[in-house]
Amino acid sequence: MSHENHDYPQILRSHGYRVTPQRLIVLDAVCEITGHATLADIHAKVIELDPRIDLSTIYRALDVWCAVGLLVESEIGDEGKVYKISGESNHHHLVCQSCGVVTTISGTALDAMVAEIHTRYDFQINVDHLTLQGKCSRCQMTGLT
Amino acid sequence: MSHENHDYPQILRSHGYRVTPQRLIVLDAVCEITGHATLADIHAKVIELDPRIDLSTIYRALDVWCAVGLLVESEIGDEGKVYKISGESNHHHLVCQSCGVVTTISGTALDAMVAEIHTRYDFQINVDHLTLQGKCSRCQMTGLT
DNA sequence: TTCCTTGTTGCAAAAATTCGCAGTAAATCA
DNA sequence: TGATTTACTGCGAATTTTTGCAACAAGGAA
Repeated sequence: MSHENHDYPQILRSHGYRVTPQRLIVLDAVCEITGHATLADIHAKVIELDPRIDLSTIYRALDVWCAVGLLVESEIGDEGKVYKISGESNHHHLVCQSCGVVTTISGTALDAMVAEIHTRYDFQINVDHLTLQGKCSRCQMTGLT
Repeated sequence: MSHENHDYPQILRSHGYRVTPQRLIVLDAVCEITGHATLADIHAKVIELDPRIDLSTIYRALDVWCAVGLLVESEIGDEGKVYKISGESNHHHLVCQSCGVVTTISGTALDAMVAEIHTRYDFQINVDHLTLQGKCSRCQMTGLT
């Protein structure tokens, strides 16, 4: 995992946040969960590492890590919001609004779009783990709206 | 508004849903609100039209309208989820993750991307009212992560 | 119409998420 | 180091969102 490559305390400080054991534990918890971590996953893992950490603290810590860009939050279909390490296993999801099927596409599939938005609007899209809604090939044929 | 152009009861039925006054009132409420409608907006308007409609019914009705594709839900920065009529005032949002500023871009700006995904994955993205996270030009220069 | 079947509603209760605040502990400076 | 400042935590409570269920009503058949 990319957990080893950064100076997490420094990242927090550079954004004006303080470095606290609770925040580091929450980050550790997400790192130890492979794939997408739900809040329940994270909570369970955090409790394991330190049972005194409150649920509200977990919510706040996740917000902080998302704010500094180290975690990304996304909403894939069913199980609510999920979190993962930013930049890890770069990919996106196509979620069918009719049948709910989730297709994973490569992280570079949207590079051209990102480049164009950057050229036209001077805006750097964070494409890390984007979720796009739409219709899969099968549901397009059924003709439902 | 595009409210007049469709046979809403038929849309519901074709998806296996029943047509109920509550659902129509919720749709009316969203239509009467210009721009993005928050849940509070919608609730207030629905209560005005029929005070006996329960909040949970509003949540469920919004889900139904999103499921049939008549409403779209999105999360722009601050005020939680917002709803709007699908296809109306086609545009997207670029939300800066550092400073929160929201830039609105034209609905056709992403056409090339949509076309490519369709070609490569046979997936028809619903680009109606997409929200992309990233960094605005000013925050790119500050160099914060 | 009237009678069924079964999806929907309103209500109340549960679950999830956010908020306020006093105590605690990072970070800075002497 | 030790003192000071102020952000952060844990806790309780408020708020928001979801869920279970009995009564109700929409849609189809007779």
